[in-house]
Amino acid sequence: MKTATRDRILNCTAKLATTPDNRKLTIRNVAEDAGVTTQAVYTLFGGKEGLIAALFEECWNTLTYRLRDVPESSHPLETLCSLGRCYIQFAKENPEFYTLMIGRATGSVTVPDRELRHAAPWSSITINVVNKAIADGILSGSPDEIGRLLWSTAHGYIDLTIHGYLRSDDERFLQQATLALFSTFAGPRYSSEMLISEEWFGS
Amino acid sequence: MKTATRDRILNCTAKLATTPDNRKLTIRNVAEDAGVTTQAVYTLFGGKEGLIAALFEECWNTLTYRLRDVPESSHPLETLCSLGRCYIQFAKENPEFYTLMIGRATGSVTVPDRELRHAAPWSSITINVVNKAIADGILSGSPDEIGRLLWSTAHGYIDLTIHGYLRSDDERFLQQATLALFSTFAGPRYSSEMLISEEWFGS
DNA sequence: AACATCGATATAACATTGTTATATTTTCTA
DNA sequence: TAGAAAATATAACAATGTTATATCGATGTT
Repeated sequence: MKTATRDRILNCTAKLATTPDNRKLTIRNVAEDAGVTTQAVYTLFGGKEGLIAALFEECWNTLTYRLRDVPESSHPLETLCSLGRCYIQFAKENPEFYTLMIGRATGSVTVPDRELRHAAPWSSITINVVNKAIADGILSGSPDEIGRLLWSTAHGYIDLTIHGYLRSDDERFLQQATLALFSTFAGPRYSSEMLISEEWFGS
Repeated sequence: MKTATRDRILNCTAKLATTPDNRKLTIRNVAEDAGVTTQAVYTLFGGKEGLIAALFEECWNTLTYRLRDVPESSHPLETLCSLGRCYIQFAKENPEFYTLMIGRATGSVTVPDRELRHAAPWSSITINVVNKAIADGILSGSPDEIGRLLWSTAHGYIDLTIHGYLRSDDERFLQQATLALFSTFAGPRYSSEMLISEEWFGS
């Protein structure tokens, strides 16, 4: 398998996927931009569905790499805020990618269920930190539940913003939702440390 | 304009839009199911984009009608919970419609920005109740901000569930997020009344 | 009542797109 | 090096959104 042309095709796919007019994302356009014929897409990706699935995987991998680079603070809640900021920044910088990652569809192509596994690292990164917060007595409750609540809160804000239902200027109100969740799941050693939390949300 | 055939075409479009395989939503299939030729779609809707935009509008109108039917409780927070339950029920019963309403796209068709106005009634219904809660001293803060936070929290949960990232069985954890927001924006007359709030989330 | 006009309809064709078939070339392996 | 497997080039096919053109039908006017 020639990974060079494979990468080139994938890059051109990503470029066309971020075009304002998503109808430009055709196999012929991808092939032309990559300097190959349409057949290459079939031998290397198995068709358009495989091509989009490969893009889907690469998007989740890119996000995962970025999250792994987020420095871990000594305070788990600060780490959670940093991860959230990284997640939101990625989503807002790459709205088409993010829509593909969550909606699992672009144009008339749907990403198969089995590709969902590429989103697992993101979940585990978050839940690991939540576990740490629980172990420290800062939070208490089901780590799975807390992690999912944080995720769905962030996603709801991002998705409504991307699609024009919320103004994108005020991210501050998402901080309030996060703090509300933190205090709802507060553990015995929670309260005092939240005084400095405001700066965790800065860029 | 013949509204009879127009409605028939729109109904067939809705039927095909809720098909597991969204690639079945073609003008030829719609026309065949409605017993007309493809030309009818062009004279009555202006093409596929107009057809999808009409479906988009009808979806938001249907949700708005349902929300208007939600009985108003004497307690604004109970009314908010009822509205939220109605919203979530509609979204889960009609995931394809809901995805169209928020994502504003199906297949390779994108709903134009101007159609966003059809979502306005939903927002105003919610914000009116939030305003009432603020007037009663039960909540305090910006009604716009509170309303959007409640919306984005519900949407995040719904959207991740629809796309397979969250299990759909536990709605209870969304209640926790809602209560967390309520208590974060609590007004002077808030605390005592929350004791009965658990039952507000029942079906 | 005859006629004109405008919207709706039927038929057919066109351009684009995903896909497949087939033959040829390149690349890898034993 | 020789054979096999993978990749490529060329061409064609099927489905789909769209448009062109002519016909039909209702409606209002004289």
